[in-house]
Amino acid sequence: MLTPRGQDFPKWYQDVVAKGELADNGPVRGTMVIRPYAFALWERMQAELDRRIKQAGAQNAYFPLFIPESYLRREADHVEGFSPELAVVTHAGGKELDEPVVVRPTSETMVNSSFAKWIQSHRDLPLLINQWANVVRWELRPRLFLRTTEFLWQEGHTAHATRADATAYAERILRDVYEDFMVEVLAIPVLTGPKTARERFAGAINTLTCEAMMGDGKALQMGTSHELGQNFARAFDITYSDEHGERTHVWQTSWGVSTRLVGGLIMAHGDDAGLRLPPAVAPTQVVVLVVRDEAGVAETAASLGRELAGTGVRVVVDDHIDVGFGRRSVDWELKGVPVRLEVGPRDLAEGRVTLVRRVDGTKEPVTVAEAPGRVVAALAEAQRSLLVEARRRRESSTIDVETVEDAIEAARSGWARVPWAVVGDEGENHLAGKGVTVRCLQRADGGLPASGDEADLVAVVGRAY
RNA sequence: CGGGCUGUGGCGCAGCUUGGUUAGCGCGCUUGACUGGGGGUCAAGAGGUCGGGAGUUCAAAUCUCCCCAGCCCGACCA
Repeated sequence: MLTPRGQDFPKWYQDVVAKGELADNGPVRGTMVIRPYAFALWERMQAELDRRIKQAGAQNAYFPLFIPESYLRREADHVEGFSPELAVVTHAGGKELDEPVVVRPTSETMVNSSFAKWIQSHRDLPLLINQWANVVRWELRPRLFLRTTEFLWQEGHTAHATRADATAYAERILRDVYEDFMVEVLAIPVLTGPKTARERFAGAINTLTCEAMMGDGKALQMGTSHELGQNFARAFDITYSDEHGERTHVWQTSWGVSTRLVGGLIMAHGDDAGLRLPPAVAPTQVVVLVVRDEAGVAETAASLGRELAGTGVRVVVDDHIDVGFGRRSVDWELKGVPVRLEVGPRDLAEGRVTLVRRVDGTKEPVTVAEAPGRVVAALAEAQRSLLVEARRRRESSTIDVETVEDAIEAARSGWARVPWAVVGDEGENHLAGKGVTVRCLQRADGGLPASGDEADLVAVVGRAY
């Protein structure tokens, strides 16, 4: 199951991709074109994320795709961080542009040029904006879903009156939106904490991250929430008049998660037979599979389908009996549908159908009457057990070490927790030379430190996608 | 930009080191029968100027040179 093979994706991932079920075959160099099934996954994620984002008080808006090059130059770290991966438009409208525009790699500069005009008074704060958009980063090495040239994401941009407000909001997004979503919906446990200065977002004063372990023991950064301090506020002159009439620069955050989550979901839960989807994100939660249409099988299946749909379950009735049963089972398995109800004449003669769970592959006969209730229970169980399994795997693949060398050794198959004091900038460079990075910093008890400068922090290190 | 690899029916590959009948295999496809509770079985078929060019040779998928195309690994990263 998900044996690490160098940088290779698991075999089934390749198979799924090759079948065209999830996406175009590789990101090549161009755009990420999400095929229907993967997009359905993204839509489910969007719905769950959007709800949480709005609960956190942010409202959706949309900003332009093209950013004047000069905007990016205003924040020194930001432009330095993104320059190598920008797609720049030099010609438009049939002529060469006086000033090139870049295709947004992220929208801090665009949004903040607006914030500067919008924000006047302390009464305008906090300003909490979220954008669902596509962005482009000309990465040297694309990886399907995990790092595509073009990707879809949500990016939040906020402005606050005080540093404390901004800090609190960045943490709120990390916890109440991202961690909650990843754990409760995706069933993927995540470590949270600040990045080291080396790994920090270009232009941020602090980058908080959600780090998940994939099936092969490697790490994936699932989402980030940045404190931007006053860096952009100064660069774009975003000020407000406080209660005393003083002009003050705002304090800001930005935060985002992307279609990388689709890849993370696949890599975290998938097994050799394909995807295993937590019911909360599964576009199809239950498939009622007609084995053969004899003795009222199709009618029973349709009726079960209606009953389940009536209770709010996302259900599909598969009555394509012209396709062999084995082939259809395998297809649904590959797609990770959490629960299948197999309806066939043999069982039905005894008033039963077969309930199959994707997570552990178990099959169990249930009566037609009790089937809907059992399905709902099985869905809840699937959601729970995927999380438990992922958490157990992460815990058994994470060890405490005391030296950088031991950390490198441990990172061959999982993560290591090592005192940040024994790593430091030098140790971090040494790790990087071995392909190992500090994923995040934590307090010894796993808590979120106020900053990376706090004493007695623990660095969680591993290899990353 | 460095390092490595591959081009052979629709798809995935073997054959090449050591040149030799008619270039094989799996999947897919066509036809028929039997099947149908996990990608079925049996039988019969269709489908290839071996990436392109030049050369060596009695003889080239195989050896030599040139060209073209694609992929993988490293640096970058949501």
